[in-house]
Amino acid sequence: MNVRTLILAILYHQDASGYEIKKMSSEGRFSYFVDISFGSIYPALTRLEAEGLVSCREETQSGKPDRKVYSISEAGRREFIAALSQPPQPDKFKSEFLLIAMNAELAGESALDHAVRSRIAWLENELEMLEDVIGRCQHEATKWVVRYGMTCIANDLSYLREHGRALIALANNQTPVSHQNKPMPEHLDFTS
Amino acid sequence: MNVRTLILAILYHQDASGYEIKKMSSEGRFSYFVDISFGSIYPALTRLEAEGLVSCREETQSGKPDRKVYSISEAGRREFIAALSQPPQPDKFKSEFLLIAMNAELAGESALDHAVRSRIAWLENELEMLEDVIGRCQHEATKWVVRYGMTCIANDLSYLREHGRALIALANNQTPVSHQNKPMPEHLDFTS
DNA sequence: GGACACATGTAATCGGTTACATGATTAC
DNA sequence: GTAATCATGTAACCGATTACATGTGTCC
Repeated sequence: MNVRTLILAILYHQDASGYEIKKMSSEGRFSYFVDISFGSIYPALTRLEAEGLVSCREETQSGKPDRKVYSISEAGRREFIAALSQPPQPDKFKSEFLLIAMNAELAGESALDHAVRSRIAWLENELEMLEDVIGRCQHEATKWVVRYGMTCIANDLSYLREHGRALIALANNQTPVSHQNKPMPEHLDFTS
Repeated sequence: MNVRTLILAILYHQDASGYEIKKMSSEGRFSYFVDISFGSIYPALTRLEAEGLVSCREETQSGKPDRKVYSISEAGRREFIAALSQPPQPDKFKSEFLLIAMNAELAGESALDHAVRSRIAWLENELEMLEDVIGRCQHEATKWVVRYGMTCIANDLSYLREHGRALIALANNQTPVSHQNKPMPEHLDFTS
C-alpha cells in the first residue's frame, strides 16, 4: 500500500490537487488509513503523470493561488484495479502505547496513567470523527469499512475503560522485575 | 518505536543473540508488534554496543556455530526507561484489506471473498498463537497486553463473521461507481 | 506589515528491507 | 552431497519524512 496506490484510490473517485490529497489523507475519510506527506505526494503525482496513469490540468482560481488538478486515466483505473486484485498483505500495526503497557513497572504510574488517559481521549476523538464521516457518506463499501473501524475503536475503548485501572496498578505493584539475564563475568561487563 | 528501542526492550528481560532477537520478533511473544529483519538488527546491535548501551560476549556452542550474546548495560536500562517515559505516538496502522474492502465493487466478488476468508483464517491463527503465549507467560503486564490484543482480534473476527457476507454482496451489487470527476476537456486528456 | 490558509516543489536524511555473501554443524 | 537450521554480517536500494525554499491571496 504505497503512496502511488493510495493516490490512485483517491483519484479514482474524484479529481484532486496534491494539496487536497494531503488534506484528505490527514483529515478526511482516508485519514484512518493513511497520512502521507507533501514530500511524497508531489513527486508521486509527477511520476504518475509521466507514466500516463493520471493527467493534469492547471486551474486558476479567484482569491487563491493556481493549482494543478489531477484526473485518473483509463490506464490508471486499470492499474488500481489490478492492485486491488492482488491478495492483501497482512495488516501492519505498531503501537508505542502497547510497548509502554508491556513494561508497566518500568514506565511508572504517572506516565502510564497519562498514556491511558490520552489514549482514551484520542480514541474518543477518532470515534467521533468516524461518526461524522458515516453521517455524510453515501458509498456503501466505505460505510462498511468505517463501521468496521468504529467497532474496533469502540471495543478498544471499552477494554481500556474496564481494564485501564488494572494496568496502572501494575506500575506500582513492584514485582521485582525478573532479570533472568545470565550472570555476566565481570571482566566482560565494561559498562558498570 | 525504532529497532534500537525494541532491541533494548527485549534485552531488558533477557540476554540474546541477534539471531534470537529476530526469532522473537517474528515468531515469539513480540511478533504481534514487530517483525524486524537481520539487516536492521545486526547493525543496530553493533551501534548499541559502540554506545555502551549493551555489551557482548562470544559463546562457543557444541553442535552449533558460535554466537554473540548481548546483555543490556545500566546505561541501556536508563535509556529504555527514558524512552518509555515519553508520551507514546499514536498507533500506526495500515491495512491493505481495508483498501480492498473500501473498493469492493472494483475488487470483484472472488477477490473479496478470498480476502475475507484468508483474513479470517489469519486472525484465527493469530488468536491461537496469543492463547498459547498467555498460557506460558508469567509476566502480568505482558499478559495484560496480550489479552488486549486477543480481545481486539476476537472482535475483529466476529465482525467479519457477521458482516463479511454483506461486504462480498457489495461486490456484485453493481452500484454504478460514481465518477464525479469533472468532465475533462478532450484536448487535455492524452490518455485515451 | 504580519499572520494565516492555500499551493507546489526539492534536497537531505532516515529507517528500514532485500538480496547478497559467508560459514559451521547436523541429519538424511 | 545436499538440504536444513543456526549464525553473522554488508551493500544496494526503497519508500517515506523533515526541513527547506518559494510564492499567492486574504484578513486584520
